[in-house]
Amino acid sequence: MHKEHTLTKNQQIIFDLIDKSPEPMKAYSILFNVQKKGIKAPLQVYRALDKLVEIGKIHKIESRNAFIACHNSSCQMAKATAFSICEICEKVTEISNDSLSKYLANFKDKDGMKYSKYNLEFFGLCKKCKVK
Amino acid sequence: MHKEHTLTKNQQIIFDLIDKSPEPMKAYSILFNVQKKGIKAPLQVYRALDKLVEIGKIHKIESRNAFIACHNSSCQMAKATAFSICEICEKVTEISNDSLSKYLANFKDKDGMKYSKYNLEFFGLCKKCKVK
DNA sequence: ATTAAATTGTTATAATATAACAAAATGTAA
DNA sequence: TTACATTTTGTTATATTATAACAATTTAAT
Repeated sequence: MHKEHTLTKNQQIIFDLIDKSPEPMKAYSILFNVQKKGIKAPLQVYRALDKLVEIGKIHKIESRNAFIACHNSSCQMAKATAFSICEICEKVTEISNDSLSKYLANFKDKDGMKYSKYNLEFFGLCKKCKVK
Repeated sequence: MHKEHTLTKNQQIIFDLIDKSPEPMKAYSILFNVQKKGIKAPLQVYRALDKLVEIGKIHKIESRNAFIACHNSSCQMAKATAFSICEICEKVTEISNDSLSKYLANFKDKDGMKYSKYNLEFFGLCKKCKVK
């Protein structure tokens, strides 16, 4: 269950922008888009992004240095994330699949060690791009 | 099966350095370390890194912007990679686990889509750091 | 030997991210 | 409701990561 966080002004502005975006957004693209709202410096963006990631409202797509809103209530506090990424159009979709998340959450390495957190990125062609 | 690639001079210098390193190396740390061997510019490093990643001799740890040598003959051409990362000491280990790699290679999303490639990063505490 | 392809060297610059510190807003407890 | 601590903000400067563009050299395949 998510603890509800009240977002601050900057966090809300930046979350709203990312949440509306159909694709992952990069930090400086976010900055450009919120300058008219008074957010002028990279650090203001990065601080909001850090917090939003921390509380699980957005995720960072590590291979792309870009951010998307979380639409998966089961990825508690960003501790278990999985995405599919189209290598042509760069469309990113968050995967929510019980079998996958259970498998990974319970995965033990050869020393019997379990992990508190994971991030998985699948790459391939999305439906649209496969057809072309 | 890996096609054997003959590394070029710069590629060999940079691969040897990464291969000897007990921890992932960052691009500018690599640059600093190979300057005495005549590699002077970032681009020379990045070009070698790109090629080494492409042929599967090294992997990029995306969440750390760092590179480690591959010690896993089964991760054909860097198409299927999994790592454990200690959040305290930053030790990174490549995971080679048949069950895991089979599970992920065969994973289909809800549209029945399979992926040609994946990268998985597990986070937690390594044995040493857990004890402390 | 000729030539195409890959690699290298080099300068400049783009893109991503953080340090440091002061000011303002917010939360909490008497 | 004031005092105090904490968090958030604003701001300037700078660090870190990565690529563009183009000429020169080396390598591989005829």
